[in-house]
Amino acid sequence: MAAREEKPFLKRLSKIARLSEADMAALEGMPLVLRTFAADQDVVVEGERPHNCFAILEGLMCCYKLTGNGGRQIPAFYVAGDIPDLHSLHLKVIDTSLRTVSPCTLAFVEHETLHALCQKSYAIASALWRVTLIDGSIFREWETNIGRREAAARMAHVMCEAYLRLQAVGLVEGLSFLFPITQQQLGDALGISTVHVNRTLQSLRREGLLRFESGRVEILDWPAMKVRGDFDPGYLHQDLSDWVPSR
Amino acid sequence: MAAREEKPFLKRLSKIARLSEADMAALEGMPLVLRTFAADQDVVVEGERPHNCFAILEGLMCCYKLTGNGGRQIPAFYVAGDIPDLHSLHLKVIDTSLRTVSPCTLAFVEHETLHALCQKSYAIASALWRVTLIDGSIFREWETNIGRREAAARMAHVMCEAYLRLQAVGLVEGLSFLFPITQQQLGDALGISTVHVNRTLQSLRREGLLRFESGRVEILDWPAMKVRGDFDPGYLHQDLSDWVPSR
DNA sequence: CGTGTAGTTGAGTATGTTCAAAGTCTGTGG
DNA sequence: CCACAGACTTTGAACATACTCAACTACACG
Repeated sequence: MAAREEKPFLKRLSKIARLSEADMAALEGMPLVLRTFAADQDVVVEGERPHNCFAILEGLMCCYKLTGNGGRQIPAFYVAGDIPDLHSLHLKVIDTSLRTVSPCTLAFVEHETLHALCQKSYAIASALWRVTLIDGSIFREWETNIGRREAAARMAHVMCEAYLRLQAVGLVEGLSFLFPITQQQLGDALGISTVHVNRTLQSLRREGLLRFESGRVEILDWPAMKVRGDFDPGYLHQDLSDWVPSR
Repeated sequence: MAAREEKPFLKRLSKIARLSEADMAALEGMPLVLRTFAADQDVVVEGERPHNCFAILEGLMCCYKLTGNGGRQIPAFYVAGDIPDLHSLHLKVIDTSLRTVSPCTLAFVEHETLHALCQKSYAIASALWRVTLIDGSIFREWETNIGRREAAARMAHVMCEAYLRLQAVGLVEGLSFLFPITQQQLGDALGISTVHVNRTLQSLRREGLLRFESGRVEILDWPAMKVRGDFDPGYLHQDLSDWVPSR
C-alpha cells in the first residue's frame, strides 16, 4: 500500500491532531480498497447503510440533498484528505448523498477496522471524532453564509475556504487552485440560481478579486477577498494549537 | 444528585444509543454542577476555551454567529436533553456562541470526566460521538432549508423539527408546545428579516397550518405542515433502528 | 401612567429568480 | 479535419420574493 505521503488523509490527520508514532503506524496499516470514479457519480446515496467509509485520495466531491420541489442543496465540498462519510460510523442511515464532482480516487475502509482502531486508541478515536466536528463547524459557518450574506460575499467566502483547505493538503499554486466545478453546482452550494452565480462571478472579477475559468480559481487579492467574504478561518480549526490533548 | 428521570440528557441518550446498565450507571454518576441562567444570557462565547460541557435540563437555547455587517445567524436551537457544546470536547476553541433563549437550568460536566468515561467505554464514546453527529446532520438540513426553501416552507420545517425534538423529551401537549422565542430570533434562525417572519407566520396561520402566540406553537394540521415544510424526519436520527452496534 | 420590548402594517426598493435565447467550448464520429 | 451534439456559460427582460424604513399598536412591568 501507498506510503504516508500518498495518503492525504494521514497528512490531514497529522495536521489536525497530535498522534503518536504508534497511532500513525496503526492508521497507516489499515487495509484500504482503492477505487476510482468518473465525475458526477454517486458514491453513497441518501438512505443507504454503508459498512465502510472512504477517504478522498484525489479529486473533488460534494454531498447534496434534494428538496421536494426539485431543488438541490450542496451543504459541503470535500477535497483530498477528507473523509466525507465518516459520520456513517455512528449514524447507520446516511442522510445525505455523496457524489464526485471531478474524477476521484477513493480509499475505502471497513467500519469494523475503524471501530477496532478507535477502541484500541482513544487518541485515534479523538482525532477522527475531531474530523467530524470540524465538518460540523463548517456546516454552521455555511448556514451563516447562506442565511446572512449576499451572493457576492457568499461566493468570496466559499472561495476563501476552498483555498485554505486545498492549501492545507498542498494543492494550491500561489493564489491559484484547481476547482473543477460548474456554475450550477456552485449555485447549489451557495443557495442561488445558476444565472446569478454567473453575474456574481463577473462582479467579483470586475472588482479585481477573483477569476474563475475552466475549473481554475485565481484569487487576485487575498486580503480584499477575506474582507469581501467576511472570512475568518477560525471555524476551519486548522491550527494545531486548537487541540485538546487527550492523554 | 437527581434521579435518571430528572436528567433529560440520559433519557435522550437512551433513546439515541443502546447503552448497557453499567454505562448508564456511569453516566448517571457523573459529577454535575447545576446552574440557572436568565433568558438572553451568553453561556459560552466564540473564541473561549471551555474546560467543561453542559447539558440542558430545562429551557431553550441557541447558538449564534455574528457577521461583519451586523447580521446574526442562529444555526441551531437546543432543547432539554441536548448538549450544545459537546463538540468543545475535541475542538478546543469554540467557534460559535451559545446563549439562553428562555431561562435555563444547565448541568455542567468537566471535560476530564467525559474523556475518562469515553476512554473506559467505547459505547459511551460512541453514544456521545453520535450526539455530535446528529447535530451535524441537523446543520446540513438547515443549510438546505435556508438555501433552497422559501420563507413559509422554512418556517414550517423548523416548527416540525422543534415539535419532534420536544416530543422526544416529553415536552409537547398534543400538537402544541412551548417555544418561547421572539420573531427576531426566528428570523435569525431562518435567514429572513423580522418583518418577513411576521408576514410568514400570518400566512401560515391563514393557511390553517400553524399558530404561534406568546411563546406557544400550535400545529393545526400536522400532515399539511410536513408537506408545507418539505419535512422528512430522517435527518433527526431519532429512530434507534438507525444505530450502529459498537460492540 | 409612562416606558420599553415585541409585534404589526404599509410603501418603496433591492436582490435574486425565471424564462428564453444565443454564444462558447469540447469531445466524438464520419 | 470537419461537423455536430451536448453541456456549460452568458445575456436580457420581466417578475417574485424578501428587505428596509418608518410609523403605529399591544402588552408587560415597574
